[in-house]
Amino acid sequence: MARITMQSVADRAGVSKTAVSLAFNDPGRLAEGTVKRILALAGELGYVPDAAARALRTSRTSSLGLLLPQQLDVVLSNPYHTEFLMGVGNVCHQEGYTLLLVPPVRGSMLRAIPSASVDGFIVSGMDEDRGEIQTLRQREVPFVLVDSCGAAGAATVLSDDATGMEELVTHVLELGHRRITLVRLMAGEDENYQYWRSVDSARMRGAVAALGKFGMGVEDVDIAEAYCTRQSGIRVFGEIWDAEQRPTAIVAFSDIIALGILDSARERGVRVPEDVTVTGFDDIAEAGWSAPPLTTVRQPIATKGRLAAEYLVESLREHREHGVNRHQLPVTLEVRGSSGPPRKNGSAARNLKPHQRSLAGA
Amino acid sequence: MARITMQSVADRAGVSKTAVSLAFNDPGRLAEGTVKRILALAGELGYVPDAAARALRTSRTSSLGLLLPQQLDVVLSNPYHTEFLMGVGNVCHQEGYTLLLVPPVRGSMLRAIPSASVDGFIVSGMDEDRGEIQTLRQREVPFVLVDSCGAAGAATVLSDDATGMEELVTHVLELGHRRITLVRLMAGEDENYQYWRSVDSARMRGAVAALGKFGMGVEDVDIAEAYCTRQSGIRVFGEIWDAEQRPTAIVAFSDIIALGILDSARERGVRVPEDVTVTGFDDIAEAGWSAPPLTTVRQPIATKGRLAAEYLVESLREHREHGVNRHQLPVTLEVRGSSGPPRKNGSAARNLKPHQRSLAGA
DNA sequence: CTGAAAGCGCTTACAG
DNA sequence: CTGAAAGCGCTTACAG
Repeated sequence: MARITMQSVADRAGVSKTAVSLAFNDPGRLAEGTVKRILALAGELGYVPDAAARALRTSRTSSLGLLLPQQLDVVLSNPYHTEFLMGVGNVCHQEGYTLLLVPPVRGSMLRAIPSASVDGFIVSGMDEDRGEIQTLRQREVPFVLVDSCGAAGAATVLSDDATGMEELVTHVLELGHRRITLVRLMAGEDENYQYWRSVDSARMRGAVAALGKFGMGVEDVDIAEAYCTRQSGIRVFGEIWDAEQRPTAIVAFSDIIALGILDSARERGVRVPEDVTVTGFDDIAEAGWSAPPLTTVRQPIATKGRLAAEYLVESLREHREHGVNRHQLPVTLEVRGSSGPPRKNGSAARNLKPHQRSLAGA
Repeated sequence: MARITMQSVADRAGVSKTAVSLAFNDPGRLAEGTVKRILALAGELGYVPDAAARALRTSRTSSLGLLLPQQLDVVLSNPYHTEFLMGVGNVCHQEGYTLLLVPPVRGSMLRAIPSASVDGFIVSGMDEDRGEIQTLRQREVPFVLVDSCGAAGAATVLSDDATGMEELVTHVLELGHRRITLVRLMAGEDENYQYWRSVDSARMRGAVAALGKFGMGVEDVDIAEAYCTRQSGIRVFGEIWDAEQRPTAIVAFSDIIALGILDSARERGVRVPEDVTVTGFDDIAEAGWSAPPLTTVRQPIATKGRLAAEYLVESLREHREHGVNRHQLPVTLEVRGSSGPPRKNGSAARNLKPHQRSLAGA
């Protein structure tokens, strides 16, 4: 049985293709009876307008693309993204869009990705110098950047990462910790696959600012790196704990990494927070239940998704460039069950320096 | 600046559209220099072949559709689906497909949904009599059914729900419970939005089978209903607990409902399992951490996603109908911290009936 | 109220 | 090794 097209419906109904098209898209312009007859026949034949043809003709697809920095199962293993997706999905539902998930395609990233058939893209965690984004711009495909500080004329949604991390590190320093390991976000193995670079540097900036207030610098802390996965958190704790100098506090740049660190600590019989304090960033749901619960920085993840999608939909509708429009969302410090450094040779309070009072407001 | 098409690249390169197309799709047929020149120019201009046009011409999109029974944020609030998505995403990555998420569109479900531009569909939790599926079949769009017992000639991936529930209810009965409330899956408000009906009835069948072995029937238990959401679990516990006759065991047909029940019980100061035993189904990750951990039936959720996607991809590749091909995955009972009914007037063991030995093998 | 015709941007035999 | 031409299935002025 041949593919059933608009022409076949038209033939059977004894009308033109135009009439069939109109029956679907602008029924008011047809006699009521004609519309009914066509629609009934179409239903009977199981006819549905071909999406590709319609998209080619109208250059509208009714779907939004989400450009992801890693393959889907890796991305989804971080609850951060699930929550983000929920925000995006909420808007998609309201506005009647489907959502195309576009992870990096093996090999032909630059070519394959931006060719997806969507009305616009939400770009997650990628810096603007990536080829995909430049292609998007050249093709004039509307897009909005999330978790990336877009430079020139790109709409952007991100959290105030610097302030969040500054508050958190300040908190850790106030607790008396002076041996601190920062676990930064690893940017991806491949030079073309870099992601979360700007988030990482914003958080780093915040950490350095906090250190500065205590008369410390980046040279006074240890730096480790991990991918944004639980597994990588497990690995990095091993490295940290097997090193010569153990920290009294580990400041992970992401909750999922912190949770991996917690897993590994439990496994090795290291007590948290008695032996070492661990903090995260994001405040994913599990940060509240984990044992022990995680001190972290809360960012409104679903809101981020919602905002990005709304923004994209709006610029699709208005069909105009929004220019440099940056939404920066507020964050809050969530203090949960952290403690000062283990007390050996006198109280931790001894380590506190005088300028610790000049803190950033919460 | 005008949209940049294949023609503009051809003009600039001084070749025909054919050559440009070939450079992308079959470079071997062109002189090496020509290919290089074209590709370089294309890169410079930011040219990317238009996806819609290509799809129309080749009737290939390189994306898979996932037909969802509820709006995206509702779906994703159940970790079951996240895990399922990870399985699907894994295959998408391997095979180079993007994934289009297609929740029900407001209003025009039947028309809008199956028109999405994809090579095939994974259909989650919908029964075959739904209009979308009939349309898929009529249009001869390849699809595979998940969590639904497809009747005639549809590929299907599901778990052995009946056996799982039978084992679980048997376990609950063996513990001595006789006042049991089953919380079935609510099928959706709208007549056209029914979902998880066959999963629900398979689980119900299993429960009835278990009851039968103890000389009981469906009339000997209470039946409640909840949507597959945490919120709905919270609500249903309220109803159950406020009723005249309280059960000693609540058998929820899904973990997410059971977790909601646990939330509500905690809120009301009802102790689990001392005051009431609660069980789930699925074994989502949180079932292992929850307080108390949930006795449940483990089904291989990610595997289900992987299998469904592999299956679809294969039938796309081979371009043939697979006929009635049903994968039924095994399940296992996960016993975690459940207990017998509260002991009043003598030991719970008294309630056990003699035929309790004739249990289904694990 | 309805239809003939052009054209969206590609791919692909086919001819040279 | 390269190009002219047809056509995928729609939508949309335009004409009647």
